[in-house]
Amino acid sequence: MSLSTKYNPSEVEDKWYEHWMNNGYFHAKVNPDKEPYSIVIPPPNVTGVLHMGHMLNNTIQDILIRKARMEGKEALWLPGTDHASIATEAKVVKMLREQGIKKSDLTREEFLNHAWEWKEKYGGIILQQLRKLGASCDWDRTAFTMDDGYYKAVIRVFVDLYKKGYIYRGLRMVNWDVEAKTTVSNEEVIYADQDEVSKLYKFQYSIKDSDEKVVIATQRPETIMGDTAIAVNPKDDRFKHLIGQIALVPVINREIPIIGDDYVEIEFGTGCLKVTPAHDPNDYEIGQRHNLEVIDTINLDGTLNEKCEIPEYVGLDRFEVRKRVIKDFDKAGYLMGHEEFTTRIGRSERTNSIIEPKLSLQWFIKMKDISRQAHKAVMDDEVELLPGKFKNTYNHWMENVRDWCISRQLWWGQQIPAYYFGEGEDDFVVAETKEEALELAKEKSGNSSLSSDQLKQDEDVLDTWASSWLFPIAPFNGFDDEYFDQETGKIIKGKNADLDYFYPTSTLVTAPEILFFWVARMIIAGYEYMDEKPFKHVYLTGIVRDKQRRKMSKSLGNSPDPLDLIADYGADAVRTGMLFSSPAGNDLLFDMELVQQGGKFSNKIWNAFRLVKGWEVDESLDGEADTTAIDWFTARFNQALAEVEDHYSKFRISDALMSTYKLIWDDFCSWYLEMVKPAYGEPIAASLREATIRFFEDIMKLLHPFMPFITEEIWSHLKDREEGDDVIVAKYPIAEKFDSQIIEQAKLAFEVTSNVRNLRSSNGMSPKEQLALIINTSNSAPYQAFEKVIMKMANLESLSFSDDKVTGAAGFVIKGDEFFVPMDGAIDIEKEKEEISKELQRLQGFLKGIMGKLNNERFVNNAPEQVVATEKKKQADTEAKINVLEEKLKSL
RNA sequence: GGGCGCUUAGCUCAGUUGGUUCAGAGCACCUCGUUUACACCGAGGGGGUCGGGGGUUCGAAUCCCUCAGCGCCCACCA
Repeated sequence: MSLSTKYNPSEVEDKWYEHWMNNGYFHAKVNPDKEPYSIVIPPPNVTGVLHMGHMLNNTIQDILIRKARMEGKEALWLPGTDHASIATEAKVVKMLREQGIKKSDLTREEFLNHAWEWKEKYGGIILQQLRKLGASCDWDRTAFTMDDGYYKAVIRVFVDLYKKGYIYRGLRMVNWDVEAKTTVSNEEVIYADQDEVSKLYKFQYSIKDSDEKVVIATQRPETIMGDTAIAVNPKDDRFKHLIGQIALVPVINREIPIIGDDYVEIEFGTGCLKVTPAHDPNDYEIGQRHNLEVIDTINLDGTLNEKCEIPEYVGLDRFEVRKRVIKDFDKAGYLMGHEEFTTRIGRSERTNSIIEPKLSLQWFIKMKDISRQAHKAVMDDEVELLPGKFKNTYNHWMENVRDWCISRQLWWGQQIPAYYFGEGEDDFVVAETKEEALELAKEKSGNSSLSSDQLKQDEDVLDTWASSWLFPIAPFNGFDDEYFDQETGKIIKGKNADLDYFYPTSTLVTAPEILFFWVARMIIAGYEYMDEKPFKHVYLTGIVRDKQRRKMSKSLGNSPDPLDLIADYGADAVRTGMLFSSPAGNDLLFDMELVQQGGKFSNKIWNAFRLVKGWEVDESLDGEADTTAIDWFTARFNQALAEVEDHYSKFRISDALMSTYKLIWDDFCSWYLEMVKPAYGEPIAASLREATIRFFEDIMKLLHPFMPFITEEIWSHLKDREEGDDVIVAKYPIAEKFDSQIIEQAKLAFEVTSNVRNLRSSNGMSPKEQLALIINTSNSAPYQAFEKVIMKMANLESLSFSDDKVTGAAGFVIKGDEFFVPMDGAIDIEKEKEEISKELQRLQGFLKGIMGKLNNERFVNNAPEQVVATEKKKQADTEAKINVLEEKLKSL
């Protein structure tokens, strides 16, 4: 068989993915004989395309899943996508606009039809892309947060939480786009890169029954007519005496209280703040604290309304009013000048109009009680965050948890199941269906002739997180009628086989940015509906950055296309490349060189395989074959395996890969294969070849979770396989006790080998030149055990032991043992003397340090015995070595 | 402003409870080598005193204080 010296991933990767799919290896189902292991994917936006962050994240998940599968667990990796209301709606609106269609010209139903059409056509590309990465997801279970069942689950949860009293309606400041007449999310408000210069105007307000005046500063004079208080800092000596008095709004002379609030910065502006709860988020908060009236003077289109009490302003745009106020109030003597002032002004991403903060009625979830158990679970390590530093952040957030605004002024999403039957603030009911709503509405209104036409469903949809927080439950149909108890508002235990088996999931792998948005809320929902955490471990990955530490982003153009990378280097190389520098929670500085390193690694393995594959076997050699290499590698493999296990148990995936990498490259390729490899053209003992194939299988198993494709390819060629004998389902090796003595002996043998090689190169000799080695030691056993290995690896013609000094030989010293390599006149005595002197100097310095400790009574008395003993051993070893070197120096 | 964290070889990072030669790894770098598995390779090598200062201790990269620099999250000035 002739195999290319280069491994070509593109030729094999698709083939194996298809093979795994055809064999149903990714599908997991309830199996009482097996331990379950499950992961739910953080569902990417349905609009998303694969980026480097996904690559990292999903590689880690795939590694965990593949390992669990090989360990004989029933491994389920549940994939899916998120409907991502804001992002998707924005994309659909943009697409329609390009076709000349305005969203405002469409009915809700028409718009949703377009959105679904778009979703069917472009949505979920990312899931296809994940296959290229090798992701072993159970595609049969692919979930979408707007699937029928999922949709119903979200609605059911809303109704349930409403019944339980967790959901309420309240006022909230939203970002209002006066042009589009819609709310925009914080993400859609854009700020100029540089601060803009604006004017801060000062106005004076009179105080009732007093000659004193207060002067306030504002950027937005047009809101003055909505003022409902003046606030000063209670610690401000200039103004604290005013607290409790009444001020008069300029021109309209409405009476407003002067209040004290810490929010006011003494140093800023004039130290007095006008409070306009209807038009500023902070003012709204102050208003809440002091029970202030809310006067909303601005219409949805940005014009002033009659509440401003100045008839000539009504109907004018707010910016027009600003000019008028400045002019008119100045004329009336209220304007006290202005100053330049830099600020940031928010504009709508869609219309570029200046965002108007506006109060509106929204739906909220009360977080305090419902989140208590989720808070505790993390604090008690019932749910473990990795790395642990995020526990603090989580704690801080949960202690100060704020109510969750779950309504969004969009159409794409789960429509809020609230139905209004009148204009009053309380004239609504909440129900899963319109029919139920009608019954409830009849009851609540006392109007039994109410018809369904008179019932109007809330226009808004729910926040996307209010659906994705159910991701560990809803895809298992947990909220279906037969599994959900409407009375208790809990999922019934023992009925839903999937949930009973796979829940709680094992590990969640996600980004720290969404620790609160998503992770915390899943924990909350888990306890609320399952009375159980949704996952045991949360592995938080870092952010993928470029070499200059910039976040990878489309706009910066510094992110490679993952699919191009896979096409160029292979998925295995990309996976390992990402992992080579990716400790949990640390940012990953992506570097093409790391992917190249992954590619080199593939090639190294491929060539090791070519070597083994090319061996001719001779059974007659079995009797005389040296088994030292086998014994050593068996021990070394088990040692490395234990190390790898330890890393996995701590979720140190990157370290697990590194240990595996070194085991394969250094131990297996550089040492083991070199030890057993026959001379060119010579056959190998059958027993040696068999052992080597076994080892190769073992390391392929170890490597499979990281590099699924190349391992499967090589696995298939190592020997004849039965149907279904694939490495993806091979039994993962279990670490066994190993002989540590042979490992120590091997280390010594390798050190001897290195020293001999070093002698050759420092004397300008070819590696081909055979040398003799004479060892002067009091304990020859370890060297004898590895005699054949040393001879082969160091390319020796002879290895012998002698107590005599050998003159005219080069040499080296290990511990107290002296090694001689006769070289005919090729040795530079002066150079050697110099080197020995240097080494002696170093050792004497080292010894001095040790003696300093040992002669220090306080050290000897206070330090643990063991520590003292090792110091003594160090002393003895060093002294022995110094002796040998000194004698050697003399003999030269 | 509030909270959290970081600073160890050129780069990215390990270093568990202070004490086995603990100052490490990978990559990069330098020297040598067309040794039939692999030049996407092999052999060998140099490099840091653990951000600065102070303290505790027989002993500190590891604990405490302090200074400097960096990063993240949250709230953001009317």
